[in-house]
Amino acid sequence: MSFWLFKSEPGEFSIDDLARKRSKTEHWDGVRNYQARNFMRDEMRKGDRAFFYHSSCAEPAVVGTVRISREAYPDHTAFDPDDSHFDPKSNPKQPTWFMVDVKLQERFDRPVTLAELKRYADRELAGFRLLARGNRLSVMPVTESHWNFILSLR
DNA sequence: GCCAACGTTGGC
DNA sequence: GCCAACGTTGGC
Repeated sequence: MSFWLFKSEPGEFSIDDLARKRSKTEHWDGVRNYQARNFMRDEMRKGDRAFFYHSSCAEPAVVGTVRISREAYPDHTAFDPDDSHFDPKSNPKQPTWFMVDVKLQERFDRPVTLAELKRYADRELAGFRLLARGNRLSVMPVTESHWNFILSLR
């Protein structure tokens, strides 16, 4: 089993939005970065666990965990001209973009903020990609030790 | 293949 | 709103 982190702007899709979905499950659409796509398409497996991270907001933070409930399949929003993630160059017969389904596992009682994570950047969280300078990946792997340490902060 | 221009991300 | 970082685009 592998561990991951998904970023989402809470104004777009928050962990509370996920909690309101039927079966607390939703597809993770809109990823339009090749490295992030490759992680989802090639490496994510059903049952893998991931952090739900709120970005571009007042308090950036890890706010909970999800499980991968369906492995990668084509992201239909890439073919929809009315969707904000529409990609005119993508082709349904040879999809470029993929998504997975995620199911809410735990909504933390207390968010683990980016500010808090940074305090451990040179120790327990050394090498954590979220803290790397200039990091912009919206989907990234998390090591098991980083996973366990962040869970210990909640 | 190079690289400048441009758009996006995301913290602050 | 600002700005640094980075990915993508497109001319050459």
